[in-house]
Amino acid sequence: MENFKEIESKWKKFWENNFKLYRAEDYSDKKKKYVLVEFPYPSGSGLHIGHAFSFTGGDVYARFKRMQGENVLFPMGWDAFGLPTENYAIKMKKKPQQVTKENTDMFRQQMKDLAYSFDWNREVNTTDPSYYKWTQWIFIQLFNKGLAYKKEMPINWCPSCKIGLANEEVVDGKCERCGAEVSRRNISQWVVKITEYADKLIEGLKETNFIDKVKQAQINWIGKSEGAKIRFKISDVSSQISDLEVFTTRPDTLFGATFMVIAPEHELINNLISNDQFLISNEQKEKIKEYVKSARKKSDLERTELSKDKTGVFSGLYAINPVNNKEIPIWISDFVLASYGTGAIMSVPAHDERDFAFAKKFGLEIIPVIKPKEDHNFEKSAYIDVDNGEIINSPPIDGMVPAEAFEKMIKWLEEKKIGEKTASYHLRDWIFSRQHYWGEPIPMVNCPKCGWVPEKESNLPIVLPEVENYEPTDDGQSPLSQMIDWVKTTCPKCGGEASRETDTMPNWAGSDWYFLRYMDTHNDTVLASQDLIKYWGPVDVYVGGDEHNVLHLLYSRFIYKFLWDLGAVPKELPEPYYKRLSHGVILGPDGARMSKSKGNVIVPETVADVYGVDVVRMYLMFMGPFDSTMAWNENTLMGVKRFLDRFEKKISDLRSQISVVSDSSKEVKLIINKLIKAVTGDLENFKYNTAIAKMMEALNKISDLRSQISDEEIKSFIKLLAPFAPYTAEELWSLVWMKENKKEKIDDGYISIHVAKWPEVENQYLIEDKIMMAISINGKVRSELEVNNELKDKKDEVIRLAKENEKIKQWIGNKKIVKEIYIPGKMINFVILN
RNA sequence: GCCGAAGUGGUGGAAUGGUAGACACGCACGCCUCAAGAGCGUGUGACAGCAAUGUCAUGGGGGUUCAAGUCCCUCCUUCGGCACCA
Repeated sequence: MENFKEIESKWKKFWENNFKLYRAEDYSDKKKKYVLVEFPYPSGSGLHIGHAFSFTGGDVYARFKRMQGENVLFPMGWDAFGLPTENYAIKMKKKPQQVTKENTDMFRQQMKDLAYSFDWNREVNTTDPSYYKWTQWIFIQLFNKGLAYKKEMPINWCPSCKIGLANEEVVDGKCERCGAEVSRRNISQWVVKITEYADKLIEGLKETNFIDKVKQAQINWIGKSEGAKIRFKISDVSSQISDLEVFTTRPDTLFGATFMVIAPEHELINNLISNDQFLISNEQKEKIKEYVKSARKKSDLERTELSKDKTGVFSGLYAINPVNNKEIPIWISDFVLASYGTGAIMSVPAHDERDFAFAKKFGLEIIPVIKPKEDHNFEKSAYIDVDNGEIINSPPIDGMVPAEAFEKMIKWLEEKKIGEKTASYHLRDWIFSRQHYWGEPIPMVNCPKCGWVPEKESNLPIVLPEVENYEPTDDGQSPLSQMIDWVKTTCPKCGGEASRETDTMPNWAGSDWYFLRYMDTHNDTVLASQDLIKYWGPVDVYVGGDEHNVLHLLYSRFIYKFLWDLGAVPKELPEPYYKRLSHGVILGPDGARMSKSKGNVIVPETVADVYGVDVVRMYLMFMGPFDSTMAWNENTLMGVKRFLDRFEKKISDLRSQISVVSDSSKEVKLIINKLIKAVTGDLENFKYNTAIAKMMEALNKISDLRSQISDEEIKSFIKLLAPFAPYTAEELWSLVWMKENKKEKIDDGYISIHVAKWPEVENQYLIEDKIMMAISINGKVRSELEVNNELKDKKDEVIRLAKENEKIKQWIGNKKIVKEIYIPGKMINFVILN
């Protein structure tokens, strides 16, 4: 029972000493295969079952490919910057550096215990200055290309973490990490223009082999809408501000625009309040001020939760609808987002629910411009089904379908130079500043004379200084700001007195490009050499969680595409990842997500301690399809354990048998060759659960044929097992080796099974002598027919035999056969008239 | 509301348009055992029948086909993501 522990420690030591076993070899002539699993955040609670699931999936594939003779790069590292470490360090009064060291040491050991075949020679750590030197270098390149800029902007502020959050980190108006409600706060932030790459990020997906749902998720997140910008004149005689620009996807409904709405943050409002050029009463100005103030106070959650109840205030201004010169009022409302489009819209209440609600509330005009297909009451609701209809009340375009009217209107706008075709995106620029200690320092210097200046590349890395107190400050300043000596520096440009940026980078920064560093881990002149990226790139398979299918993958692709434009990565490789595989989720035994508070957490180490590592690995792969959500079930695990025990016992028994046949029987060869074919195919497609099922089936079958099995077939079977159960396979492999070489112990001549050659199918053994075929009448199976294999392609002969079948005779009787269908080797179908 | 995934025995799940339920769990019976467990063996979709066998069955309804879990249309349900994006 305890036997497996001895075996595990024996082989763990052996593999450790044979350190080249899992080494990826630069520029090898073998076919390269880059298998990447998302590197973990090394938390204090150790490797959890989700990690084990994902890593095992990657490991099985890596081992499979290695045995197939490919040059496999299967690396591991640590995404170690981040809040939990910082918080834990504060609590335990330790340095985050120390906490990180402890955690990564623990993770590394756990991974070795679970027999993951990582190439530890290429380990990376995002918190290592020699690594984040290049993270900082990338930021400087972004700055130099005008893609990073500092901006005072309202950000999502988590009052509990005391940190600014990217839109992506706000979930339901709450902080993704701590769950506190997010409020708004104006802070000067570094912002990265990911929006400039929106189209490239959509286009580039064509170069990848991501599954559709990942592609779709990215496309949706970018959220491209095609439409037009239209400039409306403001009808105020003394106005110096001439135009109000809106974005609309429906320029074809311009005749139905009866009012305009601008966001409370719109720049026009400041002019409106502080400037006398507008003919607005002071009373009205006060109302506007009040509304803007109350809107600003609301959190995102409040703004959206109360979405049905529209609020707003009249600005006192009118715009002129260019198609009919009608004056239409300009309103201010927080249902219009400042951050999308131009922060201003033209409202067509007849055909938009929000505009309709607003019009109803404030008694504004509603003009239908699309003819409803059926009766529609425009007093009750907007008519939304506008894609197929007919334009009305719009003299020059009446009678057209909307698509045609759309083109016509754009042409007209462009001719008149009051608008043009354009696209708008849901994707926002990326807020890159974090007011925290445990992150990469942003390598920028603020000079009173020169403004923001990047550090000299020769000064990189800007090392995170060790501070006494790294708790976040209440005023939202980074803890680094208290390090007066560190902050004080000289301007890289003019040499004058200047101060450092004290914000740090977000978590994503280090994980954006880590896959590049694995290709050339120890390079100290560039982030990775072009030649090595050309050799190893792109990542062939990237295994990760659904939760990273949008953000991490998008940021990472963006940075890669930026590096591509920069010429830092090879021109031949426009995309970093070829295939993306999302692993599933393991739920607790109760079917709920694992959490400490529910007490349903399964720890891989604990289970491995009871049943053995191979059982855990194999069970994880057997639970179900690799990408599905499954609940932990100890009973099913026992089934896997039984299989491995039986396998081990059977092989050991055979080994101790004195006389073993020198050549397996045809029957055994058929079973094993079929198995090789099936398992190889399943592994290629990551169908681990069925691969294991087929091995179980094969073991059951050969159990009755033990006297017919030779070493050759046994060896093949052990090899098939090796990617899943590396310890068991190695142990059995060594037993066979000792027997073959007549030795009591393994010695230097022994070669690990994990670099042994993957078995090949011998087609001549796949042919069966007899085959069973189904005979059906009108599509319903009624009988079976055993025929010799040679008859397989002789349709007439098989059909003749089928007709002689007693049961079939009875079913057919005197009825007329109108059709005979023959599927070679599978079935015969007679179509008869009833 | 929008996007995506999925609905198959008591359970997890198998099925290039070609014998639905592989494999595993659970359950039942049997063997072994002083006994428990483990192990081994047999059976196990539902209904009818001693059985041979028959009928029904892959969320509901319709369709294509010699043949549909699989393809098409439609509806329902569950899960995941996005959401005042003009």
